[in-house]
Amino acid sequence: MAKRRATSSQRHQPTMHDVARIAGVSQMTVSRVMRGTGYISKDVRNDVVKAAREIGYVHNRLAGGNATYDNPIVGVVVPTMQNRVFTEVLSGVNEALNESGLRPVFGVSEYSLETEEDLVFDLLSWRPRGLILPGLEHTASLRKIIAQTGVRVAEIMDIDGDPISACFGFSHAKAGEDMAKHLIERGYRTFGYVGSQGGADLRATKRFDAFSRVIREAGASLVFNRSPEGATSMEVGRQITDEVLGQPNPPGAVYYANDDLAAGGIMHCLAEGISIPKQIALAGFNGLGFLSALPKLLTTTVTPRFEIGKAAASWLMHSDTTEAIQKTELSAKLRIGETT
Amino acid sequence: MAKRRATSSQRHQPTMHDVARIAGVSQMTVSRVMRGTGYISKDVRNDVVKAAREIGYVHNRLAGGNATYDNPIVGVVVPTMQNRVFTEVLSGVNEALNESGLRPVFGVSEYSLETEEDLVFDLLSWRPRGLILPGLEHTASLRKIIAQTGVRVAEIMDIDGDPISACFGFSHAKAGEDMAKHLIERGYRTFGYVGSQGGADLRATKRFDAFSRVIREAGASLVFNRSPEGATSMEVGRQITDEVLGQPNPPGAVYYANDDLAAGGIMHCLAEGISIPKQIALAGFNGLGFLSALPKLLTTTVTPRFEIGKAAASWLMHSDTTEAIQKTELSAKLRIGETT
DNA sequence: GTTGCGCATGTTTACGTAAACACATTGCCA
DNA sequence: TGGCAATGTGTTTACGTAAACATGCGCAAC
Repeated sequence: MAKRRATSSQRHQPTMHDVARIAGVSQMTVSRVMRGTGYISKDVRNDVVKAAREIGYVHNRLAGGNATYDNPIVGVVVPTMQNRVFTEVLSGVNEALNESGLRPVFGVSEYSLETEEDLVFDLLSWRPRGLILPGLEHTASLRKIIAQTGVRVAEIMDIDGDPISACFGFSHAKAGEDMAKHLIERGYRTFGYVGSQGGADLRATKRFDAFSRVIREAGASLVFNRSPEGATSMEVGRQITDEVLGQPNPPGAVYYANDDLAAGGIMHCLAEGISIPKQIALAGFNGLGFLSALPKLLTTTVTPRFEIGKAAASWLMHSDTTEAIQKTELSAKLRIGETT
Repeated sequence: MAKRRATSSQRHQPTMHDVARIAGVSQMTVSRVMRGTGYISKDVRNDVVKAAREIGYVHNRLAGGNATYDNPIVGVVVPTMQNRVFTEVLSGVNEALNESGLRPVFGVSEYSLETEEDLVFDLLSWRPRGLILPGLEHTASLRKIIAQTGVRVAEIMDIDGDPISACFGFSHAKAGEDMAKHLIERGYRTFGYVGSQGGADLRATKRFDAFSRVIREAGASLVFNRSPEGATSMEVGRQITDEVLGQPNPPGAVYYANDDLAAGGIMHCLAEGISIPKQIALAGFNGLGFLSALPKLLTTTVTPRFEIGKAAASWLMHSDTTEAIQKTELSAKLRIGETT
């Protein structure tokens, strides 16, 4: 019977047939027990489970995927792992998928649409049940391969635009607008903006565009605007805040692309003895958990990262393919703190 | 020829055979082009690539795994996604695997060895090339299934103990010892300890044990010791620091299980006008990036999280199965800041 | 008492790729 | 010029599982 191939140094792993032989049943019965589907009597189930445990058999969930066109996988693209926002999204995705025994397979795009495109090709090579992509902007090639393969796609974090089929998130335009209105209302008239990723963060740009439109319409002005390259951090925020305050006419308020940058601003002011918000007001974005530990509560927009990841994954699992294009808003909320 | 199964609503995806037919070659030639192996002439390669692009064919990397006993997967267990430490590890794993076109498939154990065991069973159902597990402590069932399946395992973050086959990390005992020695040397004689995960974080416990042994030997004493349940955060650190300072005889120095907790301590002192390190000294663990933005540089132990993830993944990819048990130290270094 | 349905199990076959082996062609050195 | 290695391509087969279909049994409704 020794017709096994001796491929490399890999030794033969037990299969359902091995379990079946020991339990005295057919391979198909083992398959049914492993998946908990179909009719199986208690006795047979026990025999199979016992046999499997005995020889250390672990269900191979990939082997059947070929024949059924279905792997227990969801492909996820995140722009970065440096920002908690996306690890929280991933966490939400993971939690939703856990319920169905699926797993996320992820890749990091570094905020590049070209890298995203490469990643999608790679993730499609796993024949996933669906994809989760950040934002609504993608390359033409990506859209083409999505259409050709017919893979289901959930776009997340944004609803300002046209989704491929379903999107889950909030309006960045509205978030930028709301923040601008709040600051105008508070009486600030000169503003600074600190962006991220050298402008490659398209959703931050959407916030900024709406923000600057509102302040322009209110007759106020933007006196500082910089988007440092690369990953953002408290440290970068601290440095740029130093720069902002070194200007001949520093702005009355600074809008940061995210909380890390803004928190760096708070730290800088704290260290330099600059009074917030008297000398300068600061506003962030995301509402990350660590803010509540800072000496001054930051004014920011709280976004439901975890929930967005969860909702997108749930949709991929539960909805059918015939559904129409849909936008699901999981809204972001302005939270006024002590820094504005 | 229409013998395709109409399984559910899944439409038929193009296969290598389809590409082969269009390009006028055999399926095997397409396979060689897709994987970039073997001898292929330039003309044929171009034809195949063109044909693939034309019909939107994407290489199915799971289909052959059955026959070759090899899937391009590494299973990774992390204790939590709440702490940057492990998202950085995951990031390092991801980067190392990228080079070989493998992907991590991860699960979160929540610091429970039982959950870890369940996860390992689940991850093994992917027939991964290897597993990356946190720490050297595992359940007996987990060890058994590892032995039975013969899957390769890299254990990370710890080297104080006996690895299954290879481990990558540093000595937590030494880290705790070094910190204790430093604080003793600075003249502190009464200490507090703030742990994590209600004591379920076994590596934090190792640091604490070594820490308390050294201070005991030096004739100093531990006057506060608490490990809050659940995830740690700056907020929790802030609350417990308040508690520490509310004691009748507060300690001269507090050792926190991680930087988030310690940073919360800094924030509390800052808000309450308590002088660091005069009134109280604070020490953390990990050396996370955000520390450099804080108003006071925290004394901590800097750990190479990213590098550990990368080294473990590299080892799984490159070493062969015959190698002996090995420990690879990627050392953690005491970094003295302004808080001790 | 026979019909039919729920339950429990088995048999056959499809899946898409990659290893192993086979074979043809080319070019170069002896 | 003959032989052999390097190059390029094809054929056959294995992989482990799950869908589809088949089968058999017991029991209740008529």
